[in-house]
Amino acid sequence: MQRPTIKTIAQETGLSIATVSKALKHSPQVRPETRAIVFDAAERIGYELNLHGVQLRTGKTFQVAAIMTAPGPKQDEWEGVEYAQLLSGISWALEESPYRVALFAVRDFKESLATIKQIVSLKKADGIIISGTRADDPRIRVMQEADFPFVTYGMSIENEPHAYVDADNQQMIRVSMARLVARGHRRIALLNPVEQLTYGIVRLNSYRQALDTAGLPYDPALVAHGRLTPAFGRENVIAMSQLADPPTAYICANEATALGAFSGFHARGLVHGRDAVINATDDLNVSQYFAPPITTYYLPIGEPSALLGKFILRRMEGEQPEALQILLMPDLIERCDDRLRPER
Amino acid sequence: MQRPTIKTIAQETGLSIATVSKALKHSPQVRPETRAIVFDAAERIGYELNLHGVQLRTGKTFQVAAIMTAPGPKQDEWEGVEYAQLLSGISWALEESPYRVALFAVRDFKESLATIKQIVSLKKADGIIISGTRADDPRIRVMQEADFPFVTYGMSIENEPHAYVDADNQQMIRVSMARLVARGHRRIALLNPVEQLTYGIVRLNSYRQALDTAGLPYDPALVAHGRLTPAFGRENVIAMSQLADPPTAYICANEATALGAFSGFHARGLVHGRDAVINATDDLNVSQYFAPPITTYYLPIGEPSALLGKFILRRMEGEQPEALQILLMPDLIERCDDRLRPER
DNA sequence: ATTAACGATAAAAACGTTTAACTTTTTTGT
DNA sequence: ACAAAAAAGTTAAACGTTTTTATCGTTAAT
Repeated sequence: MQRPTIKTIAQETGLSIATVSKALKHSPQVRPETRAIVFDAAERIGYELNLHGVQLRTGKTFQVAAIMTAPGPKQDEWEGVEYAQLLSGISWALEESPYRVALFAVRDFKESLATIKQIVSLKKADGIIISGTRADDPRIRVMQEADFPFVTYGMSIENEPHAYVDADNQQMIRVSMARLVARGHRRIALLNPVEQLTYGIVRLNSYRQALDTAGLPYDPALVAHGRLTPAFGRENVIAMSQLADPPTAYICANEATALGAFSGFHARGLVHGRDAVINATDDLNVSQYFAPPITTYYLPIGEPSALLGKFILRRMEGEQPEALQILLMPDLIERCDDRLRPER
Repeated sequence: MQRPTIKTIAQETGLSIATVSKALKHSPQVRPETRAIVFDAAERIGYELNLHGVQLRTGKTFQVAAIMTAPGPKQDEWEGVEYAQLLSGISWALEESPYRVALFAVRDFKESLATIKQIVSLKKADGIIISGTRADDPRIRVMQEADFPFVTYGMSIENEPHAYVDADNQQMIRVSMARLVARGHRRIALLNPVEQLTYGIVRLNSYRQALDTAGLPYDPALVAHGRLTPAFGRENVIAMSQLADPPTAYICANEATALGAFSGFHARGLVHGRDAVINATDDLNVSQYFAPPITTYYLPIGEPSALLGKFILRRMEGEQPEALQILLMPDLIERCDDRLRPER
């Protein structure tokens, strides 16, 4: 038994394949009664659209390219990004559609740009999802110039409006800082991602603004940029805690960094809650298992990832990007008072 | 300017498209000189194979389905699996080939079986990679019966021989146990994955054998099975440490569990190295940042993932599965002496 | 009553490739 | 030098769909 095609339906119903094709895609050119007959037959014989035929004829690929930047196998330091959840979320959002997630792993930014250019020019996918956006992101420009549907996880600043999903970093840092200041902290460190990333810039700006509001001076020695690995957290805590006027609070951009920060505490003999505290943005829902648990902003990754999937579908259907922009506000989870208690 | 096709090459060279097609795929039916002419022309006009044509004609999809089991968005407890690295590794291994990784996210085992059945019967991919294998895995049977190429990350026990990549859990536990026994431990806990998983069974068997060898009794109270989350580690440490004769060492199946075990230590006021120690299998290269760092077995994920990619390619080319089986031995990284020091 | 317009369906071509079947050219053996 | 065999190349059909163009009734307009 061969897999049934529209030809089978045509034979079955006595119609031509052209009419069957049109009926199946709800063309107004075919009478409702005829359409019903076609759908009946299709149902009965278990017809399923063969994507290969459509692909050849129309050039559609039914692929959504997810560009994933993972450092090469040689430097596999954990960066605490829950790609599994992110990708699953996207994949589930596409479940009802004929689209699938095609993975494009790249080593670095340059390679991601090259990959995107290739996808766009050779039409290897119908839509693209990228993350790790920069303030002025050339990848976004490439896709916009080609009028190629895409959604970014993370905003950009200088680019033309485009579809994006992001956490509200501005707000997050503002509230975080106000909370720490209210609890008596005057020296607050910011452990930020590499400088080019939009969310790093947003966080830094918000941080400086919060200092201003609180009437505190900005000290560049309390801000670090880097790949958000445990090593990064550890090294910065070790360095900053040796300043003449060391920080009493560390705001970490993710949990991998926070874990490293704890390791730095351990190395320097610092006690969390006595000498300083750590706050973080929570990707993994894992900070509650730190010893002690720390205060975090938690955004269940399922939310943004489902939105990425929905947005790319709507974008591929031609919806305007301006309608597909959202900032999600993570929940503050206070696991710690975060006031310093000099002696315990 | 249209994208060049074999027709373009045919015009360019004065040959027929059939000859061009054969030349491009190194058919013995075409003279080497002719082939050279074809390749020259192809190069010159920048020809690239259009997969859609091939797909329609041959039914090939050029997709390698990666089945990823991620719990639904509602229960997103971190299980410390570095899917990003795993998927990237596979993706990179396929880079030179026309194949791409297509992601199929599923919520649980049942869904993964259904998805695989669908992929096999509707030929939605040319090869499949799965993980989380069970001792007698129905998914493996489905694929074998259909003679569908696949590779598993993780062995099976009852199934017919198939291509797999796995860590040598047997050996790992054997050495681990011998080492802990040599350091004076008599009560050793095993924090194991859910019971159905092959590697859980292998680890348990190896554990019991090691106890035998050391002349120690097997105590079921020291073995736990469950999803390898921090919560799992924490709860079991809390419970086991309250036994009349509590364990002095905990062997965790991954780092998420180990992190949770630390949280359990914290909750119970236990000190690592004084009351008990934690050993783990290291997925993330992150145990060095625990406070204190712990002894682990570390298998850089790049290795197995690259092998998965290579194996599926060779399997799709028709190579026999028996030749595509490998057990990788992780490196022991001793970050701790792991002898108990009663008072510090 | 004739024709124009319209609605519904059919015919046919096209997307780019592979491959079975066929034809032409070259090589081999005598 | 010739036929037979082998090698190299061509023709044509096919994969499943969409879409442009053509055809056929039917209805409306003159």
